[in-house]
Amino acid sequence: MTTSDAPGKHPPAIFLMGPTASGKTDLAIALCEHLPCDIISVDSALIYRGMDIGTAKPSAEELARAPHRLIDICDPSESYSAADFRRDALAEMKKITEAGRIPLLVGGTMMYFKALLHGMSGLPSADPQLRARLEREAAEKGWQALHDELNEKDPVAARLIHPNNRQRLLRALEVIRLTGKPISAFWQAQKRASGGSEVEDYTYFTRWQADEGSALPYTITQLAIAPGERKVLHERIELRFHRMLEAGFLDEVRALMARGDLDPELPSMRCVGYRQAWEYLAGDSEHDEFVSKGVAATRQLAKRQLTWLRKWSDVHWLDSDDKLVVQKALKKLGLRTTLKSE
RNA sequence: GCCCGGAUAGCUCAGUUGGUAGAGCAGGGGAUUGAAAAUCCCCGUGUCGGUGGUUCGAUUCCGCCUCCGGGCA
Repeated sequence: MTTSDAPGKHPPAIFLMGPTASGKTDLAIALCEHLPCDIISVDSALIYRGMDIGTAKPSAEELARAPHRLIDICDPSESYSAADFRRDALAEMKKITEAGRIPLLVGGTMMYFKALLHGMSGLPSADPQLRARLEREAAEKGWQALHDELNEKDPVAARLIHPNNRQRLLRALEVIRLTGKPISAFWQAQKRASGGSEVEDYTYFTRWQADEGSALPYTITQLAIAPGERKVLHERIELRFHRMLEAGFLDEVRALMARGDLDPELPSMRCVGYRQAWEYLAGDSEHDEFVSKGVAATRQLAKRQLTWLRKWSDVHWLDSDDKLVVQKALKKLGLRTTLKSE
């Protein structure tokens, strides 16, 4: 493969990643004012219409200045997936490039960035009916029985999926029933084809996948933004949560509940903040408890995002509190621009 | 002022028939292939409020003190 070895042949694209509340949106909008780029949101919560305050969606005014693609593309009753994202993002990137502009992918959903960067195996899509049936089986026979079944049919996957991880266990069994093939076969299909040994763990798998050049046909520059200290990030998160409350977050959730067709098990209603707000509005927690749980859930999200980012390759790091962050970002992008002196 | 409870991990609390302690939450680390703001895994030494006493040994029993509840005056 030569595609990934010849970056000069590919058009440019920018990734701007970072934990929640790190200042991605502000930086992205500033970059748009200096560069010919168009923003694509990489965020599994911003896709939902009617979920604006709790997701910290850019304001109407911000969106007017810098339009974001892939926000408000789903109803909260719908599900979306990393594969859907990859398809949609590639299509948007193509349009932007054809218009002679640069795609600027901004967000904190690291799984989506990974799917875009490395591609995904040819696995089947989710099958809600099958999942419901598997859940019923688990209720009857116990979850251990399902893991035992996986161990029998796909020992490699069984070794990598903890018995308590019902979500992944269900997915692995779903793939077997849908295709008759073990999910690990998809993971390592290419590896076997090239005469390699078995997949030992996810990390190894990720490595070969990147090596195979299923990479994006773009020359990517990757930026990550976060405060230098965790404590500062925590403060920003708490402050922002209180601002959301002042901005009417609970009214937003009340309106969603009032529709009557949503439930707390939906991916949209499991989003950070919404889950805790639903619990409170349903009368299952006190207001103080709701606030502290919501803030804590946001901190935990940020921690998981940082876990992805810490091991991410080829990232240029920026500090959220750096006054010159825009200039530094532009410099790292290797693009000389005329900056208005301030 | 008196009586009764409390005082143990950042928080809420359990416990030790006297041999210096453990859960949940929070926090930290990690994993991550169609739900990913999801899901899951790993990580718990803290003058057991202070101070005297009994004891080989006290966080545990006793006295006094401090603070916080509640009650009686």
